[in-house]
Amino acid sequence: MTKILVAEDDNELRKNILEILELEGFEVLGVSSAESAIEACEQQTFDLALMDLLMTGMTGVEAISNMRQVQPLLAVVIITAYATVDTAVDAMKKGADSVITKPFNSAELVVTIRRSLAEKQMLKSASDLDPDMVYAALANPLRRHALKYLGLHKELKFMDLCRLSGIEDHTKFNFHLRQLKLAGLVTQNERKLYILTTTGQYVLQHHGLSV
Amino acid sequence: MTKILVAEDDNELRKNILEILELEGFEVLGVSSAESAIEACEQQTFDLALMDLLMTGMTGVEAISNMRQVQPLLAVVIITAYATVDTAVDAMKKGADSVITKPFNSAELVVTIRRSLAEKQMLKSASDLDPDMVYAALANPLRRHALKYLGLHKELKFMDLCRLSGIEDHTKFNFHLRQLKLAGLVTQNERKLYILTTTGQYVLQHHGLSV
DNA sequence: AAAGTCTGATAATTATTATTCACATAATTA
DNA sequence: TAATTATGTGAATAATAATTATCAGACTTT
Repeated sequence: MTKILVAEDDNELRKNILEILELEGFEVLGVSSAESAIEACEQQTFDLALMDLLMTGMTGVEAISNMRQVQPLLAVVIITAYATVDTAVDAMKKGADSVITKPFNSAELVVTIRRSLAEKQMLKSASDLDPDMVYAALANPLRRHALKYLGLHKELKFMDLCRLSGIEDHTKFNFHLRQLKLAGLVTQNERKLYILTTTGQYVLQHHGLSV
Repeated sequence: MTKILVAEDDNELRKNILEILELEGFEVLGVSSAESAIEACEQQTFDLALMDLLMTGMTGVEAISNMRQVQPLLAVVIITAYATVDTAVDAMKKGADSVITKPFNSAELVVTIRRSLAEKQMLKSASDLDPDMVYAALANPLRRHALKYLGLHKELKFMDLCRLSGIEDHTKFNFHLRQLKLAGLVTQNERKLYILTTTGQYVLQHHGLSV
């Protein structure tokens, strides 16, 4: 069951939001400050936090890093009444997954939340994997190279990828490719061509350490 | 010298922007479409790309992933006339580092650019390190644990960190801590307490694979 | 059939990790 | 104060895991 934390200091609005989300079938918890939101995250896990930007005390954006420290995969949606492009950009820079402006109707709210959850899901599926294997797979420059070229060319034949990676011995390369497959970063399509998995694409994008 | 790529299909505006940036001491190249921006990135490296959102053909935001594929560390600033919170949020989700709205004055432009460059610099210093060592260091769950706890507690004594990581044998832990030090993720402060390096903090935040 | 492509299995080599020992210093206790 | 215990660090070695090199077989393509 999807759990949502709602931090909003306007009691009326918070009540409204909680009702809407409950009707949608979410499990919800309402708090009235960023500080108590952080506390709540330390007690239990949530899938998403809906945070008002301006509350007495800490802002919703300021709380993000604290909450993420204990729950790295938490999705965060910021609600704000005084939304400008600048505040939105700032919220995103600080780690928000989306920003929604007041006033909003229930449909907007639900759509935004569902979309953020879906986007986070990709990331979650990435971390379902054994992180040991993923990091071990990435620890080798040959494999990072191969991963990069697969990102560039979408699909590649064994030998083409081997040559691109600058390895003359294809059996040696075969070993590394297998490591990538075992780590769940690479797979083969129906035509036996090598492609990145969703996780592979994610890792390539986000772990942007150069090769 | 800092190199900036400007993609803007309004010739007048592009000329203006190029002048402003040249006066600021940047090396600049102007193009009039997202497609030619991608092409330019394949030819030479830039520190930052200033992209108009709406141009004939591809949008500035659509070009981001293409440009990043060849230049992972490229900073991207999106310029847009019809800026709403939604378009800004969308641009950020797709990888923009900042969004600036038309009309803007030269001071705004320069400030935004310099800030984006500075933020990217952190990331660059992280990738100055030997990626092999960083990934190898992260390949071990004990070390990821230690890294996480250092992130939570800021600074820790050897034995405290050892115990937190759940290792009874401190000489064994010593080995792993040394690996983290060698990888440049951890260091000791003047009081000999263990702390994260800037890179360590960066890695902890961005490589959010769970422990 | 010949040449190239693709894959897996195995031993040899190398790197990583665990264990053990040694030693220095700080903090406690007798 | 001297002895004792906990802390902190380094290094040598043994155990384990990862990588490479080599071989062998199957499958395509020409």
